[in-house]
Amino acid sequence: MSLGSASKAINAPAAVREKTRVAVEAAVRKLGYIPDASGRALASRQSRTVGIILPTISNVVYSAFVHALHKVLAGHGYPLFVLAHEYDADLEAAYVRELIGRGVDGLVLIGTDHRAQVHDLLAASATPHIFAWSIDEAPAFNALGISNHRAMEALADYLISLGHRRLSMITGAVIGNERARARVKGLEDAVARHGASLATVLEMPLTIEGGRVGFAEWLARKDGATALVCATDLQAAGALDQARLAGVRVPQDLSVTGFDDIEFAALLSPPLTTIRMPIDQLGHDVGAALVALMQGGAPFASRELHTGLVVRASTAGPVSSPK
Amino acid sequence: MSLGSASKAINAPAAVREKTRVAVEAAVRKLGYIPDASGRALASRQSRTVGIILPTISNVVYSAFVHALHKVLAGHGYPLFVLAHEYDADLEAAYVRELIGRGVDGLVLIGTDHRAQVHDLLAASATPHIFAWSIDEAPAFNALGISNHRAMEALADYLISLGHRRLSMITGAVIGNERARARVKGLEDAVARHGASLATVLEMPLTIEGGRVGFAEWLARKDGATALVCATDLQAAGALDQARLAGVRVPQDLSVTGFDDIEFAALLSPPLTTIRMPIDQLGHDVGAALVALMQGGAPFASRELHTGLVVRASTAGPVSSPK
DNA sequence: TTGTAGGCGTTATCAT
DNA sequence: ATGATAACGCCTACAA
Repeated sequence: MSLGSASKAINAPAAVREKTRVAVEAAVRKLGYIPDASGRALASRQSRTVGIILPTISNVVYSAFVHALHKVLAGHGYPLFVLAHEYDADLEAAYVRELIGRGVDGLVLIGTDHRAQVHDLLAASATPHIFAWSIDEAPAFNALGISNHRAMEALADYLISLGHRRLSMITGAVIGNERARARVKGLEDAVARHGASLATVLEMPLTIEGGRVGFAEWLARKDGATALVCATDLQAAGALDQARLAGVRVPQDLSVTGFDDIEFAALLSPPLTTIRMPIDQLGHDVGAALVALMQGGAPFASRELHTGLVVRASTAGPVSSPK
Repeated sequence: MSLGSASKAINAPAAVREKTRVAVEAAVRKLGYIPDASGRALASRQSRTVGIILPTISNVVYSAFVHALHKVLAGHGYPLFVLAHEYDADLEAAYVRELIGRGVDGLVLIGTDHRAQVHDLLAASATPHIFAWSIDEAPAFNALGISNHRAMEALADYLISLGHRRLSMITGAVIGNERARARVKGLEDAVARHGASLATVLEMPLTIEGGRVGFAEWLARKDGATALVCATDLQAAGALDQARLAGVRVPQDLSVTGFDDIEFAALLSPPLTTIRMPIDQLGHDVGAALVALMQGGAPFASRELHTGLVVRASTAGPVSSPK
């Protein structure tokens, strides 16, 4: 029996006589043969693989997304390779290169703000790809996500409707991150629209610790704000903890909000008022859209998914001004 | 100029004349050339890549580990490909196959309990690999982690020293998971040693929701336990939340414990008594050991890392028996 | 249905 | 220091 027949027996068992198929299967088992993906990819020009490049794997909101995405992709026989660049735009570009060089059939990127080189690489290689998460500053095609701007406006509207007139914010670094930018902008716009004021905007790491440090710094400024808006639930969790340590009562002395509605948001004390990211739906839709693209579908018009305001106990009307 | 020279200019810039190097660099930039990893892997027999296969990406304790591991591997120029099998042993084996087929230079697996096929694959391909997390039921070589058994004994000793005589446990599925097994066994052994008793052991998913359901079921049994030991912080978080809903006061009516000491453990209410996993150290050590292996080092004797008991407010002596 | 042969993009060997 | 050439393992025509 020839090499070619063996190849066929493995990849198209139907196009081969039962006898040779069985023979090949036996040999495979006996020899512990594992097809070499490199040879296969080289010859067939495809890898049956999709990659996703995350800002970080340490924020559960991203790992929850990977989880949801994984489910639909695995159903189509695509293993999902995960890479994290830790908010380093150059590293992200390097990873895009790496993955394209590896011949991934599809690629998922988070957000819409990437190095120009990333777009060049994607275009030159014609790799099917999706920009997931955000439609702020989105290209006309292949972006699937929420409007961070609108979501934050809705949150601000709510706080202002409670009677807050002076707000402050802890955000993440805005360069290279349109989500952070749009959240700040949404808050600014809502505040301006209502004639309220934005006292302080602090840039901190998008982590629990970042929220802790941000809260401490905000407190030291005594800026008179009665509500503290955080760019993520992680930061809000840190801020809440630091508030407790500092003796600032939430929500009596200060309202605190997050963004994402991670599972832990409801378990904090007090439970966190936040914006719900439709993570499962996003994972599902991105997976489906990517599969369509990989099967030769045309680029799709950028599509918006909707968020919701989740009111819990970390917000209330202002009564006394905080320390 | 020949193809061979171009290859050298890219991979060993020092072994080539400055002039040709510059020429190649210019051409690379001009053409937007990306080396094809398949061809490269095929010819060189190595991929400069390492893979890690996780039980799940949804438990922060694993993503924190990936984060730590990533840091040391990236420093050596190895991108880390992450796969998650969601506690499906067959899928894990398939992924091992997949990664070996892809020619990863190194592989990290979680825990020591894997399909026999996994060990065969690893041996046949001579892929450098490490079993991270646990030394329970560990092979003599290449395992690096904690003793779940001893850690749980220490926790149980502590609870019993508080005066608890009747304990119950929520664990994860124990088949295919030596960590869950060792944690149950550690509790059983400590209880037996002190002449205390283990009222109920419930197998639940290793998630927040699993903890919620487990708590509800435990409560319905009215088994008289005064302390509820959970196999992970995630389960404990769910149990705590469900206790609050059910009006069971922690720690007055019931002590609750976790395992892992994830960042959120300190932010729950009440803050969780738990076992600290030395995640950063584990990530660092596993990374260093794997690099050594990939550079041709000999297999290393399995090594134990140490855990610590973290006492917070979710535990206290038994006063009244719970509802 | 099966065998044969060429080539995928890269590196490695060996002369030059 | 460079150029030619033979692999690497697999797939895919195409011929038998």
